[in-house]
Amino acid sequence: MPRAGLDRTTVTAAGAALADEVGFSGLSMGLLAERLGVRTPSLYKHVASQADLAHGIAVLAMNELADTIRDATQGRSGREALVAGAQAMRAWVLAHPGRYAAGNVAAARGPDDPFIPAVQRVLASWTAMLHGYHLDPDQEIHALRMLRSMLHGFTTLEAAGSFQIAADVDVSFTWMLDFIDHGLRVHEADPSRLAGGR
Amino acid sequence: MPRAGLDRTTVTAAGAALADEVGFSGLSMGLLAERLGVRTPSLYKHVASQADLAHGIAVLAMNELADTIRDATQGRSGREALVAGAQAMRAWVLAHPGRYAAGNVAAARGPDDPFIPAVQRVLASWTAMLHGYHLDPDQEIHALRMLRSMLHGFTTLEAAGSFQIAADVDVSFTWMLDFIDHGLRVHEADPSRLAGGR
DNA sequence: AGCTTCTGGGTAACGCAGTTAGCCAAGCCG
DNA sequence: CGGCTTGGCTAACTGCGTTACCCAGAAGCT
Repeated sequence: MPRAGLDRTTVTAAGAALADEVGFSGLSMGLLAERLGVRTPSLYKHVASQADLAHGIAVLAMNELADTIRDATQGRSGREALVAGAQAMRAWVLAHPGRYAAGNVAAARGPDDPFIPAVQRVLASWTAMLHGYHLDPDQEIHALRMLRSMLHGFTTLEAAGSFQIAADVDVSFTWMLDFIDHGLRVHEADPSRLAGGR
Repeated sequence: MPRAGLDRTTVTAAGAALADEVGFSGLSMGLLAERLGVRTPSLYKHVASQADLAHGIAVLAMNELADTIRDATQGRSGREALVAGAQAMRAWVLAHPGRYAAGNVAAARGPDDPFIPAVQRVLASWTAMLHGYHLDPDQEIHALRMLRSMLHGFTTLEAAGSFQIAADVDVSFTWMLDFIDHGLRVHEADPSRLAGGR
């Protein structure tokens, strides 16, 4: 009987694909083994546990997401970069809901965890995009958190099928991006407006 | 041996409390039984399965959240209602992360599912709040989805401990609310601005 | 009060998923 | 060719959700 020739990378990639199909909570060692044409215990030659597998998927997911956003925003700035990056992220999450979920439940397991630079890459892409709006440096972190919250919330809700009303979700998403773009441009024009308004 | 005197309501409430303590994914029938001073199989006299328990917690959670938002926005309008409602929701989610998670993974299991009116109540509270901004009726659904995405995303990320940078999360949250308030007031003043901007 | 019925406990046991231990063949390398 | 490492395998254990079935106590009827 020939060997399947698996290693950590292939197992993790197959796990990510399977999670996208059956949902992150539906991912099981038995199902993954079957998918790879191998018996369940054999997987433990490549990953330490199911939690370890999930962590590997999370790292893979965050790096893929970072690549996706970087590629989309490359060569653009301001509103164009915002829309391109946000739409690219949204499309990626909808195409890969299982691995995105893995990335959300994951937590760093030490200072050398590759999960840390992976999420840093995502945040760095958004930060670079925000630079195009020339915000007050003190406010950039708040804008970043807002953007992250909104994109994470929207894509998560959409992937879960939580937008029930008949109104077009595409329109809502671009409306939201327009809203953000206009607001950020106000800050660009007059950085003290918000602080003074309080 | 005296009876514990449980029923579906008490079991569900205890399950929600336990989920808040150990996390929704850490909730187990055995742990809940122990907490209630009863053997595991006895729980099945009150809930049909663990999935049924989770669903009950989800309904409880959405109703509690709806009450929380309604109470906070009561008697206020515009910016005051927005801030009060959002802060109330945020505080509630941080205090009850387990049951909020239950509410997020839940799905309606039929047209008579009490989960449906529960989430409707939440959405209705936000819709009522948005009415204070006198938006174009066609745009209200987009504003609602944006608000929901943002609040869901922010509170979820915060509860998961995903905001790492030292900057104060409270400040970020109020900054975000200010941002939304200003943007919504622009729409109030000139409802066609966004549509024309595209 | 005594009898019945229903409700809410209990124990025993099953099945499945994750996991570990230990065996053995395939492939590589001297 | 012979030994070592790698990556499969089977067998078996554990823990959890779940079911089947039994029994006591509370409530209600006569």
